[in-house]
Amino acid sequence: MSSDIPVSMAQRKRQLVSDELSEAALQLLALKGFDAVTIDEIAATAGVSKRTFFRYFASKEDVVVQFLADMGTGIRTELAARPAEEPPSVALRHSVWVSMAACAAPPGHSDRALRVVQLILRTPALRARFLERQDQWRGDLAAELAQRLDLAPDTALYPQLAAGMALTAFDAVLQRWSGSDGVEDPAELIDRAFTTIAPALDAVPSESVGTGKGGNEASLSERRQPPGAGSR
Amino acid sequence: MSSDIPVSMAQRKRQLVSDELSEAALQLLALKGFDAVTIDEIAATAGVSKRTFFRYFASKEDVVVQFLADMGTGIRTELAARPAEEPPSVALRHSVWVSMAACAAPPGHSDRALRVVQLILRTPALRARFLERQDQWRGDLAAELAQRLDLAPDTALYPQLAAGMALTAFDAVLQRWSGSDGVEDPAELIDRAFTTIAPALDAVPSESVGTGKGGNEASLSERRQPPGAGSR
DNA sequence: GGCGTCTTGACACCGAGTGTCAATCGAGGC
DNA sequence: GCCTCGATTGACACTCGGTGTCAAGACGCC
Repeated sequence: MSSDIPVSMAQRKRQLVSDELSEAALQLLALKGFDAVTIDEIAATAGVSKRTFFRYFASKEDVVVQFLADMGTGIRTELAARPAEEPPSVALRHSVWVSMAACAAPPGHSDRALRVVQLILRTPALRARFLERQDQWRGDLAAELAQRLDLAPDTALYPQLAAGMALTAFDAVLQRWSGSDGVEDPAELIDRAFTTIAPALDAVPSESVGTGKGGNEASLSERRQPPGAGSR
Repeated sequence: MSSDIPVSMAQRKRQLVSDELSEAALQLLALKGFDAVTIDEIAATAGVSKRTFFRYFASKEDVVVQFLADMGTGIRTELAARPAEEPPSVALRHSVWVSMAACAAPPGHSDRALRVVQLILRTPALRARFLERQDQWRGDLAAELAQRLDLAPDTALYPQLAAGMALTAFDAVLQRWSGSDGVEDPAELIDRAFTTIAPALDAVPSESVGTGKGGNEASLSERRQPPGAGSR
């Protein structure tokens, strides 16, 4: 559940404690439910003190959400690696797909990922923290997109929208995947989702960083007095 | 900061306490920062006990987020009221626009809304709760869309995607609006945002509730082995 | 005036999260 | 081998968010 070989021997122990902690947490949380497990319990199971728990994880939710946290930076770096000529829809779909596969695939039991995702999605507190993370990802992705397309990050709406749409797709796929107990194929789901949102992703506005603003307002700005508004 | 006339006289007092509470909370939170204010403090300022605070609001974040909470149901009911022939992009844009205007407009000081939004967006804990609310809105909106388009709510990706895109647009607009200190015109921002996402919103899939599934997969499902994946 | 309902404050309680400090352990330097 | 320095840890105390409980007061009804 970790990653690379820690170079030093001293901090291998650290890695070990961390693993022990998440192992215990995941076990207990999945078994007894989120609220029914105290941090003292998790720490005791892992053989450390409560105080030590907080030296490794910022909160009870963090232990679980951590598992998917790398995916955010994964998507971004993957996007940065895509060729510049690639249309956003393709680059984004690929980035999401690769990161998701990298998370769900790693050697051995891929159903561990499924279990974690299901736990997150059906536990309000965990889902909330997950949304928080996603929100950060969105900002990162938007920045990356802005740079990629040479748009002013704070002037153009497009990067935020595109990042949001990509993550919306990601979220919908995740939900469907977890809801089907992993039966449905993530690859196909991602494809379908991105096929839907692609028309919007590839309609990149012309407002570049140089020119102040494009002329794409065929809009129909209502006249401040909506038809049947009224109440509340 | 409330809405209609409470029919009974007995519960007018209740409304009063609620107002007093949110008033005190908003004042203090905006002044001293979210973490620097305790609930005891808020309650004391409002002249009630801490226990009473929790009889009116579920959490410290709730007092603030409550202000935007009605917007969710507002968007949904507004959407339900739109004519069925209207394409999703138009119906959604309108629903979002009306609800947003209803929130930011109400008689008198509209900058109160601005202040609240800014507080929420720049306070992580508040933003988190706000995202949580939005997540609920998304589910509601998706359900409404599925019904509206006669799609199977759990089979089709489209409703979730469309709802997500609409809220993404909403969020981007909110962010820009608050970032510009209310200078930018929400109506115009919404128009621009929805102009971008409209192509995706109006590409409604053909998979109706009756027919099992449409034939719209021109997709290009990668072959399980992405180009340059490998590490994290 | 008596009675049921609703609201409140006081109190005790739990758990998350943090600051502090002394003890411990491992890695060199001598 | 010993000593010292730094990192890690456990124990303790503390704050604060949030909840359950209960007795007391306010209000409406008969």
